[in-house]
Amino acid sequence: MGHHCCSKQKVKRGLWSPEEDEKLVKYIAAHGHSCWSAVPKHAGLQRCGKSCRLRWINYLRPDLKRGTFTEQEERTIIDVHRILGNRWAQIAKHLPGRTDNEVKNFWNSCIKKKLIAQGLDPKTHNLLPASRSLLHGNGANPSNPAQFHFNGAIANGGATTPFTISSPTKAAYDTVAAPPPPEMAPAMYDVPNSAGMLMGHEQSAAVEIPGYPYPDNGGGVLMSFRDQNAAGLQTSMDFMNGSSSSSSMDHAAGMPNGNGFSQGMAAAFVDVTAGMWTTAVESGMCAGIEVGQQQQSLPLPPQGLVQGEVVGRPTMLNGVGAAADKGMDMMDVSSVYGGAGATAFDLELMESCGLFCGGGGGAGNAMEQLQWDC
DNA sequence: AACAGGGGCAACCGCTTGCCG
DNA sequence: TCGGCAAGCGGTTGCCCCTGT
Repeated sequence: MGHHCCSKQKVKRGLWSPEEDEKLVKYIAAHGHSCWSAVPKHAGLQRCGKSCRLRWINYLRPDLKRGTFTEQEERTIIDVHRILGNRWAQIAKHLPGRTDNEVKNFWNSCIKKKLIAQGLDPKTHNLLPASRSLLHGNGANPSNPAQFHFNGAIANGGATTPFTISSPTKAAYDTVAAPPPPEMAPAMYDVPNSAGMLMGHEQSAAVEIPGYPYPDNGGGVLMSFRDQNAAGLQTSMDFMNGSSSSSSMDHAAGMPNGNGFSQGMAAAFVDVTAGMWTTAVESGMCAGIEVGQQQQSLPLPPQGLVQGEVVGRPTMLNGVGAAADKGMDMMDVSSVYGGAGATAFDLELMESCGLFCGGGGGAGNAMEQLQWDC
């Protein structure tokens, strides 16, 4: 079935030959394309006008940029798509030299999968229901050996404040294609304390599980935490970290809440690429996170892990004592996918903060921090 | 070396939109 | 206001190439 515009004539379909390309280019260079339906006739092509137009726009236009998409372009696509949806032509306008078709193909073949791998709905950029249910505990299994509970003295039964970390990892990516067995709950770090602060790190309580390899993409960390202390002060931070320059913080107040979780610590959790764990440890900022005895027996992460994985472990393992002293009352750490998959605390805050939807605030939005390994 | 499967990409299809008489 | 036409646009298809077995 041909186009209605060319049903009257016999037209060629399929791939364009170099000769056809040459004819079209020459014609348009000489005469332009004021009327596409007239182009094939005048150019001596056995094609319909629509096909000529498509060929010109998507392939022959001299201002087209060929080749793979840059990381910057990729980020732009994601950001604009989050706002505009599948309006490829509009998105392409933000990418000089790129066509809507090219953007669309790139989205479908690459970006879409990556977002899914991160538990994000490519259509809405929000969390997928599966991730949501997992993160809210449906998938948690107390018998899971990869799940740990760290209980300390509860100083006061304060409110729980959600805190979320999500890591774009290869394991998470793989999980999409091959859903994990139900006993493998997502990594959940629920740390209710008096200050309503929760914290964690994807490798801090991880057990390597065969079939769920550790990430190899740089171990980006998505992190959000809100601090609700008794005085009503609120501290929020969010990070979508894939590089050392990609953290943002929003502190409405300091942290005089006695919970022992300082900015430096938060940063240390996050900016692993820059080795801030080391910095934080050396400066004493992150001393004192007690995670319980069970963790002492955890296997060390495999050698050669990429940034964002191992860095946090020493402190988490070796930190002495101060958690309970400072209100780190109870920590329920569930590690899923061997801690290599998405690690999260609470999705509601993430969503309320708009972290997945462009509300990251600070210098650049959260999505911009996604790092891809494509 | 041969084959199968998957991914990427170019092109097509059909609906929508805008313009003009 | 309506109808016809062309262009714009997004979804889908199918081919080709690469990779793994």
